[in-house]
Amino acid sequence: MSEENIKSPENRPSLNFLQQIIEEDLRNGKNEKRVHTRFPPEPNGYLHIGHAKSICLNFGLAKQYGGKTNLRFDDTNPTKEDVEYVDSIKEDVRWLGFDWEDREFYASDYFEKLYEYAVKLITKGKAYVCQLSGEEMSAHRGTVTTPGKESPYRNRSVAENLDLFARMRNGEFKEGTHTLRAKIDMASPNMLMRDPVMYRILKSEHHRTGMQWCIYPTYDYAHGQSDSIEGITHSICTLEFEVHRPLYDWFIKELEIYAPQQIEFARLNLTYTVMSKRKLLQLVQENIVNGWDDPRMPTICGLRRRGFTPESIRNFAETIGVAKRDNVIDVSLLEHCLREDLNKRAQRVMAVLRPLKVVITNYPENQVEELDAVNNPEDESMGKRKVPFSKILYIEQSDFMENPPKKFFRLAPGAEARLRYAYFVRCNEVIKNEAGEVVELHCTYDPETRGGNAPDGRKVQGALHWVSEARGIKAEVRLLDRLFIKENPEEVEEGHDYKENLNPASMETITAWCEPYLQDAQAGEKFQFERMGYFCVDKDSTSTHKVFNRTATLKDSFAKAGKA
RNA sequence: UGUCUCGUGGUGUAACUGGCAACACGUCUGACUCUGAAUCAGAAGAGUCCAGGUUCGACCCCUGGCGAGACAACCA
Repeated sequence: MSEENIKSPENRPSLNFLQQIIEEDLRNGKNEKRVHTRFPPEPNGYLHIGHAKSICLNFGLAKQYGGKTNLRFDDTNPTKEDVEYVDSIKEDVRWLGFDWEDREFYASDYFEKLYEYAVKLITKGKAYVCQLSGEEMSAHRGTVTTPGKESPYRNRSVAENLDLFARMRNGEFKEGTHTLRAKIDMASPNMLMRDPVMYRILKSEHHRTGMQWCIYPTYDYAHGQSDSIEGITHSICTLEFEVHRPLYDWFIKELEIYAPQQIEFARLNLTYTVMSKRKLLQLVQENIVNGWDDPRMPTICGLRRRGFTPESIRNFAETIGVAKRDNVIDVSLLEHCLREDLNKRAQRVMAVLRPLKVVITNYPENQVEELDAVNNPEDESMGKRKVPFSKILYIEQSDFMENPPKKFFRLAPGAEARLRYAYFVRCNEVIKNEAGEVVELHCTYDPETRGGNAPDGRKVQGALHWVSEARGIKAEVRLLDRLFIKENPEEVEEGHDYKENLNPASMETITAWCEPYLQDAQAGEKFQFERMGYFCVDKDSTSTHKVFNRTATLKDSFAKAGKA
């Protein structure tokens, strides 16, 4: 971000509310002036662009103020978690460019400590073992407008609670029969304070602790204490945890341990996509997309496969800012960040997506010549490459019009246009099939214009990309588009489903002609197909069959103007 | 009829903590151009949810409305 653009008198960038809180804390000498954050995913799914915002926030804030960031897996529910997810999460965070060094932690690392804390609360008379069933407990909880009723087990003696809790741990009881609950206030206007469950019995294997435990702490009980144990100063989370904060603070206070501060921010929403884990999972399970890393998915791995760069995503996170109000960011901003990055770095190349055959009638039959093409006009150091030119070549179907409108700078009957880096060509004849569709153009080239300029100073407006049939290669290209047709896919009428808003054309697969340079492109490599957009080599590619994903189109003010 | 949080151009985010609203994206012009891209120059677009109040002065403070979101898993 260019500081010099900021016009404030002090030339000082404005701070978001998180930075303001941190700076205030730093001024007041809170936490020995430390800043220590954490990114705490539950390993039960893949990370998405919304997590990227949180990751950038947590690591970014710590970095800005000379602090550290922990990666902590919030693995308190063994029934939903798996190592597959912890691996993917680590890969994604690393790919985004962040380093948690040796601070890879797990809530499960603290199970013993958490148990001790629980015993302490029981001893203080602040927790009790409850034998209400799920339905009963729910009934006792009351509603949002009416107070709850106390559990009949609420006033057991400390000794009895201690005994029962130990027996819960020993596996003497069945799942669902006993819970450990915090004794707070069944009449609290905050539902979360109505004696929340701290431990439940779950006889399933944990991906790290195996069968060592059969009681597991809930999020509310584990999270704050984990933060405390790790010495987290600012525990940043999304808005839906706002109502949890009093409970977070309550545990810390009753336990008399180090108190981190929970601060909530508004989660990211993007137009034309869904972000909830549940819906994303559904898209995968119902084969609406081809896995978590389908390039149409808003997951980090999906974006990566689509061709997004970590830099573009980090810059996006920076650009959108943070606040506490609900927001919906336009995907076009994400795309803008992508283009901004790739424009500077991507190798240019020519590829014809919808080929129209062109025969240069006055060009020698078997001749192939090599022409110089610039690899990246934004970066001279990237040099030049040779592009083969021959008698038969392909141009984009949309670069020819039989009856062109006034300002059509491309090819038309009798018109002259430039083939980029090659020659001026004039269209003399239009060949059609029985259906009357244009299938081939016969053109003549002007040998004097080699390289793309006319010695007589003659001008042509545009430059068309092209690929020569000789030496050109065919490749599969996946034209990716937004997954949904509605800005807000979740906005549906009664009885309807967000899946009805799926974009049927979110992926079109075509065969394109590419210049031979692309022959050796490796999976993950990114290119700009001149005039067409940014494309990335997909992992489905083989040495003989290249597959490209369209990451984003280029801006097209001609198309926008409504052309013909 | 509960509690908490939020409400600034189309979309986001700011406004030095009270001094008549800025930046980015998007949109629209024009220049340049061998990518109708990029780049460059410029324009339009909000008077800050509403109504009162305090004040010389309010997007910032107070009161009352209205609207939006979150909360009633032994999920996180």
